Amino acid sequence: MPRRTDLSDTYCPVGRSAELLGDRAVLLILRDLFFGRRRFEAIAANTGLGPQLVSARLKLLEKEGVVERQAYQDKPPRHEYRLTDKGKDLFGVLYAMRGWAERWAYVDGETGGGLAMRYIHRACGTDVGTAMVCPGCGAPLGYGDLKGEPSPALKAEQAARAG
Amino acid sequence: MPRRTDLSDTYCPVGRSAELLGDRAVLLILRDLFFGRRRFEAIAANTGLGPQLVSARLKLLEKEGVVERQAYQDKPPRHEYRLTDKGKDLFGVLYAMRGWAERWAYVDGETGGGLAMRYIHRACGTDVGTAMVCPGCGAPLGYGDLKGEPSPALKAEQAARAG
DNA sequence: ATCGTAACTATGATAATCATAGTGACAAGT
DNA sequence: ACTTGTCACTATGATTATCATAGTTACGAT
Repeated sequence: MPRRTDLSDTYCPVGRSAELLGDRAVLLILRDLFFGRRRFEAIAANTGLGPQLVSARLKLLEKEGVVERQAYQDKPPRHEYRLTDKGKDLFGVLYAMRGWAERWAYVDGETGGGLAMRYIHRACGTDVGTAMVCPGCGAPLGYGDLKGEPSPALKAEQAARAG
Repeated sequence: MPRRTDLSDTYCPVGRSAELLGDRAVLLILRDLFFGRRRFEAIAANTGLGPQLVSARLKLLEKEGVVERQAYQDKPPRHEYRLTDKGKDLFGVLYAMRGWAERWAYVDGETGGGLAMRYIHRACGTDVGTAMVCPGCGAPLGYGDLKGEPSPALKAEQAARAG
């Protein structure tokens, strides 16, 4: 593709993360990293992506500070990829993607009745299901339940784009 | 690009949503839709995407049942695009992307001290910040706080890929 | 009759992706 | 010693998505 426009020059937080996350390969690699896969070949095999794509994305992710490359042996040199704190914090995004897919991307009893992936909160034992709740009152949160207030800078930017 | 491998033949919910969401243009258009923009030109102008890209993605989104096209006048024919329930339910994903970017994608006081985008829960008045909490106990949720349990079908699929 | 607007489609250059094959370093097996 | 195997990639060439720009259709307003 031609040089794509840079999204990082926006004040919009969704635009900023879309620059990195709006990419199939990145999402798939991240998923594997969260699943605990750390080795190049394991990631390539599970995602089905070609080695040069995996290589390019891993380099990008490293540049962005989302993964770090660590040697686990010297002869021959072998390294593994791990999520940094910034990378681990992307969990919420993958979690939300999973939630949406669980609710909409499967037909009837395709998964055998339950969810494709269950998550239990270790601390309290709750099966968190696919819900997103308000940190204040605990009620489910959806589009329309929240009132968004863009910062002045973001508001100005959008007004400028509208011409 | 060459025909990309189809991701919808996986039991992994992240893979299924990555098929649609792993695309910069889709993410940007979705953001605009959530911001209330419904007209073709408004979306093209704000996202900075070319008209044929917007057109192609809107068609895709419609095919996926995420947006619907509705006429708002007849002479000349004009239509607008709206999120369906399936589309509105993607809010959680964009919300999570925003949260991550707010925490990691801005330098010091780039936004003037606060968040680029504040969200208030209409029902209880809470400023939800960028947190994700457990629906059971209300504690913050991050990677490591949850124990994941893949369904048998997903587990089998991953074992097969590992060879 | 011309101008403007909305929602696109057409065209051609550029660049990202895919599949397949190949490389370099080493370890283990025969 | 020689072949086979594993890991982490890089190289190559075909295909196709994306971009920028221009053009189209339908209509309303001046």
